Amino acid sequence: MAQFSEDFVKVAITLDNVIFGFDEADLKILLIKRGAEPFIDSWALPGDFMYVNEDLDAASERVLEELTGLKNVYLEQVRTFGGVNRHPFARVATVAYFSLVKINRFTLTPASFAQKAQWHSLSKVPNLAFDHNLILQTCFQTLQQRVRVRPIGFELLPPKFTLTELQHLYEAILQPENNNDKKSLDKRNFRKKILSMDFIVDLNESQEGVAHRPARLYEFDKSKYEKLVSEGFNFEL
Amino acid sequence: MAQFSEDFVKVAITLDNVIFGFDEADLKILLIKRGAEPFIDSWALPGDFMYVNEDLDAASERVLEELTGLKNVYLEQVRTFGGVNRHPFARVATVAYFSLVKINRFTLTPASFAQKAQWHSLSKVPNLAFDHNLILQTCFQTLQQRVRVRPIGFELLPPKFTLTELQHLYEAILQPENNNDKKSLDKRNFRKKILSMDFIVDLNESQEGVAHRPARLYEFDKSKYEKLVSEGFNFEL
DNA sequence: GTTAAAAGTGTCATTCTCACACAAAGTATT
DNA sequence: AATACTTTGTGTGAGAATGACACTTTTAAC
Repeated sequence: MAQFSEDFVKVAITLDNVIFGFDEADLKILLIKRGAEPFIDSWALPGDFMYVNEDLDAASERVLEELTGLKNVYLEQVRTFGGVNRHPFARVATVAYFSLVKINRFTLTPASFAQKAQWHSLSKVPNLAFDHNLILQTCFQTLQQRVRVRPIGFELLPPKFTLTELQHLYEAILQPENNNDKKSLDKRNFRKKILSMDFIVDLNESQEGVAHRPARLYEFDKSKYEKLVSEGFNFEL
Repeated sequence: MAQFSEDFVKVAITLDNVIFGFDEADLKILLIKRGAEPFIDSWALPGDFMYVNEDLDAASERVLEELTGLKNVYLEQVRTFGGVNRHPFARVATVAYFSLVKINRFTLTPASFAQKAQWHSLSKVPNLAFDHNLILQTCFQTLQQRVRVRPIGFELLPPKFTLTELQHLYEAILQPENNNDKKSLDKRNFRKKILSMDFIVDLNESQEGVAHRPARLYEFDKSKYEKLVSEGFNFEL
């Protein structure tokens, strides 16, 4: 084992952020078009080098804010990719995060990003720079696991949502390859389960401007949820 | 976003390894006594700097092999700790892994480690160097989650084991603070569940040298498990 | 007022979960 | 050889959770 001295290697650390959004039954991620070598003009996950005086998590928040203007967003570290040749110019390890944003709550006008940024449906992601397709796949699998066991789906929806929207969200995350013949979740059973959770509260309001029977609106009550957790409750599906 | 050039920071990357072993109803981890500053003479997680031409995972395997002589051990990356001041001398990010070893299958005679290495009961871990107590806690929580959902407990047991040993293992992992008044797992229900899994096979052999009714021995059949997984089976608890 | 579109609602059979106590098999002791 | 000791091994029943399944209601559009 190396002693602490100068005989170890220093490498660059970047972080890459898989930013998920949900838009009308479609799960999407935010990609940027690279403006520099290597992989210039390729699509890539938004990311950056970590600064000297910056925590890893803070760096990830910074990238997200520069790109979307959003703060206080759900953000979770997934895994570090440290293959020797994953960057063609130098040894660069990258820490992957995923984040969940409310896609309609902001517009992309990032002064700090010259590059194009664009939402891509998860089912139509192009070849990405570096090992970013692998990183994306890993992050998506982590999201699929998390969403069943933590109430984080709400981060992708507007504060007031309908149960149908919520169900479509879960279907998009859990069975992305649903080719209209595979079975999705059962509407009645899904609603039964969701409504049995006291922290999803009926707002006694209805949708407006839809050309059919308007749905009731609900919201996620985080403090009720946390109270239940402290009493031993465990979210599932 | 920084362009690729020399204006980003290079930092040192280490990895730390929480090595779990199971010994007579007691879950343990392997710690080393540091032989160098900082934190000289403190207990710490075994770890090392990553080499230039080495994948991150390979570095973790190397540390494990240098310390225990073991190869092909269960090893899983957990999370990267990148706080600014976690190392007093320089900016060092560390990638945490945990591994599961069969504690009685080897003895600690690591030529390459001058430092003392010693097993410590999880319930009696001292103050550790750096942020290693936090890393340990994070890795243990990850183990608790994984063990319920992947059949990795067997990595901690000898190839042939009794159902009672297996139950004690799960109790040690899932309810470490069991102060002989809290309830543990129900023996009959536990056995029913385990034996309903076809990949845990009865060897038609018995324990020898015990001063009471000898228990039947079982083994974990990995290929049967993988076949079931490919047919859609999902391990749980 | 008729149509179109999505919202909303209950039951039953099956499976899973969880609590619970005693006989059987072996070794050690006399 | 009998007895004590220790740990293994086994079944049932009540209650809860799961999963399949189809029709009526509400609203806007025409």
